[in-house]
Amino acid sequence: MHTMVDFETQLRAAGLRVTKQRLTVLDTVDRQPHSDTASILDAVRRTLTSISHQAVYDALSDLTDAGLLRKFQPQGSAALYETRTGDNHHHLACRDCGNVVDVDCTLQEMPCLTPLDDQGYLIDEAEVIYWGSCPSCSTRSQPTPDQDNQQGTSRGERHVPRSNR
Amino acid sequence: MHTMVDFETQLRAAGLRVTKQRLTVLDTVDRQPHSDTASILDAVRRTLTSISHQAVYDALSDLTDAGLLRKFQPQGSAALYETRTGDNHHHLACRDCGNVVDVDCTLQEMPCLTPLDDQGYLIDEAEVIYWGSCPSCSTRSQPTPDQDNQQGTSRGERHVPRSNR
DNA sequence: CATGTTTTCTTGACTTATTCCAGATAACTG
DNA sequence: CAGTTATCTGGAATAAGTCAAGAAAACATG
Repeated sequence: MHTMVDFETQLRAAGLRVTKQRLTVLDTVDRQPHSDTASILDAVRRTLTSISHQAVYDALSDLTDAGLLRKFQPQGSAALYETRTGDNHHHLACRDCGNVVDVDCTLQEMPCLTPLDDQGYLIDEAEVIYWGSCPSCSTRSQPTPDQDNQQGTSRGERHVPRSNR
Repeated sequence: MHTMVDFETQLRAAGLRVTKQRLTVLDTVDRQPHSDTASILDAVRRTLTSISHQAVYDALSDLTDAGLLRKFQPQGSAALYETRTGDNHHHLACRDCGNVVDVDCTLQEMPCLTPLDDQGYLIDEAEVIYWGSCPSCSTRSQPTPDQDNQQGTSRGERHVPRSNR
């Protein structure tokens, strides 16, 4: 959790001007991590009613470049953003509902950075997405009528389920 | 390396009709792995001059569903395809030129399938992309005038370099 | 090999996500 | 407070991919 003051400090530290648009975008992404641009835009407009979509795109991209946001893009989804940066965590995505949750790195610190053979590449990041079914989707389809819980993982908010074709 | 006969067999095994469009798409992807739809379309048209773009999209998606192709989509790039499937290998992508090469899995067989905490998800795939600089791009920018080799990894063919902003 | 059924392909319009551009506006500097 | 420069607005443009209807090609059958 961050505060607006935090964000202001972060912006200045990054050499970016402090605008209400950027503050609001940061706050929005912080409150609903793994959001795509469209839902961020919607949410931001609840505060800043007449912000342009371009300003949101610009903010997301500037903030991502500055390292205040992290951007990732699962197959078939639009780009998603989160404020949790620099800790090399990964993502777990549901093929059915598109819901995404964070998972810490399987190994320790910055680990997966080392493939068996780096072929001369200078590697600076390992991006990992685990694909599968989230608890609610898997109970729904599996004929195993066991756990009937509707886990809190899926806020069922936006994510358009991607038909796999 | 595959042969056209292989592909015909694979198509039949998958219960798909054997068409020259599909055979050509398979052959094309096999010859130039990690290609995007646009360059596949171009290449296919060198053989099948008047194939529609839709037929290529359909073929790619049907073949991917059937498991004859694998699809992945690095940040900022269009979807890429390859014929190497089912071996859980990963990718190494250059941030500068966009070139992509294969890397075998860091751990052994289907390993990375297990994050520390699966949060109730049923995981079926771990998609890993290593990001960095390919040999040619890193020598060009680094002030380390050491290795002057222009490694064979980058065929410098299509991949539009993604401006990071 | 002739025919029927079903899948696949062609054509062409459409949607969605994102970017480009030019002028207006708001942040920081002094 | 004024000047400079970054940022934002508004609107058009582009790229990747999808939808839909009819034509054509595959496969099964007689």
